[in-house]
Amino acid sequence: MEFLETRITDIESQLHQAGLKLTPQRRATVSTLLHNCEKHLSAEELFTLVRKKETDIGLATVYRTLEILFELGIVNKINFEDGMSRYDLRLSDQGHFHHHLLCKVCGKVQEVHEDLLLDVEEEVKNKFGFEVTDHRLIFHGICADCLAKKK
Amino acid sequence: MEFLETRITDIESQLHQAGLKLTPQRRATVSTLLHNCEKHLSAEELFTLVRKKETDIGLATVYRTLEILFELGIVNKINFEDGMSRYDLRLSDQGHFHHHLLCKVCGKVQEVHEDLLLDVEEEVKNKFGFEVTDHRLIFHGICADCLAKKK
DNA sequence: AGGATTCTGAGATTAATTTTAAATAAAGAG
DNA sequence: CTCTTTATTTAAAATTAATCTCAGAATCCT
Ligand SMILES: [Zn+2]
Ligand SMILES: [Zn+2]
Ligand SMILES: [Zn+2]
Ligand SMILES: [Zn+2]
Repeated sequence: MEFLETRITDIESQLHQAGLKLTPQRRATVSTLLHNCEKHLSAEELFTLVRKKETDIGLATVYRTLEILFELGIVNKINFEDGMSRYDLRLSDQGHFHHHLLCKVCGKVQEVHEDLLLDVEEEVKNKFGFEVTDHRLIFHGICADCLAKKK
Repeated sequence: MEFLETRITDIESQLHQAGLKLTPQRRATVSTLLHNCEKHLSAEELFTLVRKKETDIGLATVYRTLEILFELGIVNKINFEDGMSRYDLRLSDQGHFHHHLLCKVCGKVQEVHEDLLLDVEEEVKNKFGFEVTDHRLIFHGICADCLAKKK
């Protein structure tokens, strides 16, 4: 769990550069997010988790913290069309957003970290003159587990 | 404007197959959507447009109609992370969702109708055993117009 | 006509998110 | 170490998109 602290210190300096502080509440929020980075938590879900460690925090603060982290490009805000935004840490070395596989049978969300879109972005640039800086890609379908069960 | 009527008749029979009716309110909603198919209207925006033609319609009906059309696969529901769902007609011959280019300078949304992801889906199938049935792809970046102005 | 079914508008309701206002904590200057 | 400023917090209120309720209207079937 060494690198988690490193990551938090990292985020702290990003906040400082923007004239913001890493308060205990924000630290708890970021830490909880780091410990659950593959879960795509909603603000409320994150809130209940954070509360277990840092009881002195309100839901609005979690929302505000997430908004700040989003503005700074530290977290991603994803919408799986289930009625609320979900949050996801952007890996520091990744320029691009990772992709998601959303199983319509069991609801599981799987991550794809390979950037599969470089060719496609090249094509978009050539055909439309559009300069891509980021992307959102969600595949809907049936995951390996559910396919296996089906048979 | 010939083909629009054809399309509406088309949709009417799809509704009938599902035991539903194309009421005047639904007709007005569909028609307005057809006339603004490239605009990615929200439910409220669509409602105010529909109201100009068919004054006897409520917001709930527009929401209900959009939900039905979505269930039948006639419209797409897209989330551009601006706080509400936007709706989009699915072209009858397209199995897959089309893609969008979202300019972060002027906010314009451009459509890409080529399916650029066939190879990528193949890779997802091979690597993860995930069977893709549909996808959502949004490119964020700067459109050709805004790039030109910048210089 | 009469009865079942589907639809509708208006307003009430829900749930996610944002804002407000007053209190608190931290940072900087002298 | 005070005074001052600025950033942050909480809890409650407000906002907003979306859904639900329900009594009345339209449509369909016989
Ligand atoms: Zn599954
Ligand atoms: Zn993710
Ligand atoms: Zn579109
Ligand atoms: Zn632009």
